[in-house]
Amino acid sequence: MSAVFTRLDKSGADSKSRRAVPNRPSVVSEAIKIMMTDKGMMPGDRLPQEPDLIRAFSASKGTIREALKMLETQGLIQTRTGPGGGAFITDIPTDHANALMSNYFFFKNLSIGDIYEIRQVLEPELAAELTKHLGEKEFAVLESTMVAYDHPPATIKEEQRQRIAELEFHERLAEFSANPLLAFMCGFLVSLLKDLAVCRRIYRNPNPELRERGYSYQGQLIEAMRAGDPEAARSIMKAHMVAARRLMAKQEAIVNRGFLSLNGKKRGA
Amino acid sequence: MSAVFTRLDKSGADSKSRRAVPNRPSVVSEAIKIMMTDKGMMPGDRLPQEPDLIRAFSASKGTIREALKMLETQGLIQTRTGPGGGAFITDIPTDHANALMSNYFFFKNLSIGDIYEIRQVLEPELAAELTKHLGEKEFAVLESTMVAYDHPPATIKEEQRQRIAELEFHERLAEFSANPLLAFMCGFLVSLLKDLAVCRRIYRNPNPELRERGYSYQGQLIEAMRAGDPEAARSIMKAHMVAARRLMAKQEAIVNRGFLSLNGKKRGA
DNA sequence: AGATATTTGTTCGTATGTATT
DNA sequence: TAATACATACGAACAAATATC
Repeated sequence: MSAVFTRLDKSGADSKSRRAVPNRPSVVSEAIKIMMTDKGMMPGDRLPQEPDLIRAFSASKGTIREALKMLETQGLIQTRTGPGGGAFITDIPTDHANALMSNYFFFKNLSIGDIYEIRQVLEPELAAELTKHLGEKEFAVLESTMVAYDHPPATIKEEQRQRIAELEFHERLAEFSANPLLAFMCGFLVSLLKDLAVCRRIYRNPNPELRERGYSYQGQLIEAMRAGDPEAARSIMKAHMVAARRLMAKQEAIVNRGFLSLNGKKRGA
Repeated sequence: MSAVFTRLDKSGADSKSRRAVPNRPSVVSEAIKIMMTDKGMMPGDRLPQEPDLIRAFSASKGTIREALKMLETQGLIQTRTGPGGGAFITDIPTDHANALMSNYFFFKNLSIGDIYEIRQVLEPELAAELTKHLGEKEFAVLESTMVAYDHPPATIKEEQRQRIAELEFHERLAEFSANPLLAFMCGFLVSLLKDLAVCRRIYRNPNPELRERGYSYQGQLIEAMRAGDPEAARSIMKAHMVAARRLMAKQEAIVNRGFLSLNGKKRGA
């Protein structure tokens, strides 16, 4: 109960930062983090209630609330009202992390080319890694995703849906990875492209080649993974990415023209 | 002035999320984001002052402050007191984004192997990309970083410093990238390793081979980049990563045993 | 150097909303 | 339905920081 109150930051040697002393809510939220780690708290566990935190940190309700809001914004807790309610530790939802990262790139003017430069090396690695531990259950999920675009689209609307489904195939792949870093990074890149597909003008002109070749590559990929051949999976995915990159090359749109909402859906456009 | 108040989320189809209606601060902070994008505001621009926001959103001071705290936590604004003060839009600092991402992996049990699996494909790509646009100025920065470990360490303390400096070489490389995604991802991986070097027990046992071979590889890398040979740079970096991965293989420590502080330095250990 | 005005930061008291029992 | 336990929101007052004169 005493180590909790230890001030940790003070932002020792800050040359350019204007704030020498972090404000109270920041200090409290960092102290709560330490409390969480020191007590070895896990997702699902409940933090002390507001009145207790007020007493524990000798801070007002407003300050505690701001501190909790910081933690909530970081995705570390979620709060519920009512009896038995309070602030609960959460495993940060991937959507939330994607939104936070997307904000980071807001002023950075990402291009489609930037995204594919990385996909071109990460996705093949992902494919090789998955080959080691994917089973029939996962292949079934992947194949059920593919039925959405196993035929030419009848309408513009359907083409749009197919593009999204194609991206969801890669989303699934990422989720299956045993490497959390690889899972997040591949998933994040797809989320950027998905956002483009949903909100922006890109993908507006029909591109039958993209669908057809994508479907074919993905089929070959599953084959190779079923056969347990990581190097084949790697090179098929590589070819898939190279082809997609080329077909997207004209679309040199700038990504990310709006901030992503942390709690829920993106803004329509 | 009216579109600003539009509610955007409502979290439409949420099956598992308990909260049907986002609370007021969340709504206000999202509305402020929309205001920022609609007005085309840029880093350095100032948001309306608290009293104005209170009027604009018909919310209490506490609510507005919580909303601003959310934006601040996301790294989107920084506030200053005093005349001419207020909330200023910021280009999210990389440290801040690193800390947010580090939190995401807190419950994910990252291993050293996970980190190197990705470095092994991203760093070579980075090396090839840099070759296209790096000049003498950048080479000078890199070489000045290398002097810290151009000789065997005399003390444990110096070895520690050398390890950090070696990582900073890669941090520089990442910063130089013209691809913001590549820059962030490579930088983030290094920040994870750096955190290990500073806070955790890893890197505890001397490893002269790691330094010696690292120094040699980095020298060759600069040569290749100077010569404008991207494929040579790529393969040298690849070899560098493969070697480092192997030398780190025993250190199967789990990364990230503490949350990172958003405003300043990490917690000592 | 000191006084002052401006703007955010913090606190308290109270009232309201919401989910469980 | 009512009671209870908890978060959520409001408003007024006061404190602290900082730029300017």
